Amino acid sequence: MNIGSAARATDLPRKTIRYYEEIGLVRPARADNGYRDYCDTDVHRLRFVQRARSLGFSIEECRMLLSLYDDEHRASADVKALTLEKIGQIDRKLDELKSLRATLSRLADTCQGDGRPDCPIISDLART
Amino acid sequence: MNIGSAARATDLPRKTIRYYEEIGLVRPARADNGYRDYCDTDVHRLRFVQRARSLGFSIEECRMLLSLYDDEHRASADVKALTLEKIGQIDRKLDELKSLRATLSRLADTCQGDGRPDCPIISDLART
DNA sequence: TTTACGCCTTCCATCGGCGGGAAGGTCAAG
DNA sequence: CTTGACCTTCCCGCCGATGGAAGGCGTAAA
Repeated sequence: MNIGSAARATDLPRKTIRYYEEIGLVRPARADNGYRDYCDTDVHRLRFVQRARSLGFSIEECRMLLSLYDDEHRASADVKALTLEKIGQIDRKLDELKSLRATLSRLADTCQGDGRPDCPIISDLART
Repeated sequence: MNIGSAARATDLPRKTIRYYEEIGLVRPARADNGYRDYCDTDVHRLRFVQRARSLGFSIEECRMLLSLYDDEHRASADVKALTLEKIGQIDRKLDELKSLRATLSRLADTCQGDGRPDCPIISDLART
């Protein structure tokens, strides 16, 4: 299976698939003409990565998940730990964003938003 | 004022300050020896940018805020619009993260997290 | 005077996670 | 034989810095 078909089968751009090979995430065989040749397992792993990425796992985390996937003797606790760590990261990011939103919202509320130049948002940014 | 002092005064790394000059955000004068020479206004603008960045504004948005800051005839509505747009972006990001969190959380809940290899998280990622 | 040290300069490379596009090889259909 | 779709490698760009090398400048002490 050529890279184009693999791209259609996994819903990943060709560029991304090549990149994943470059960083050693999913390494296809090569046909005699030099074309990448994706077997079912490769496609399966690409889809695995695609899903993990869409869930917010970084490339390195995907690499770990893949190796856990490959490891028949893995402990499900290891996968769960990775997932819980990810949830923790998301929670921290959520807190940060909520705090930012509150600050911006407070600033926006105090601003008339009319044609006059007086603006508490700018004043706040420019405070000494 | 040399870049080191400006860095201390603004709580920005020297590298970042040089970067801001490179992209034309804050352009200091130069002393005879070629050293960057930051006046009070420059330092003030750097702090302005530092605050705007910490509120989640992009570099380009900071550039706009600076030009609004410089414009004595600005309309506060323009600043407010930028801020509201930023709040909208944050809301979209919040929704996305909440959704991700729910998915991961659901997966983690179904996983025993013990020493056995059976793992619904992996199974879900590997589903055909 | 020399040495040491800290600050400054420019330039180049790197990160993540790709995307765009050039230049050229390969393959199947008409 | 040509067309057009596919494939290859290669290099550059994005954002927002950050790290490091190589070398100049400034001051103080030995």
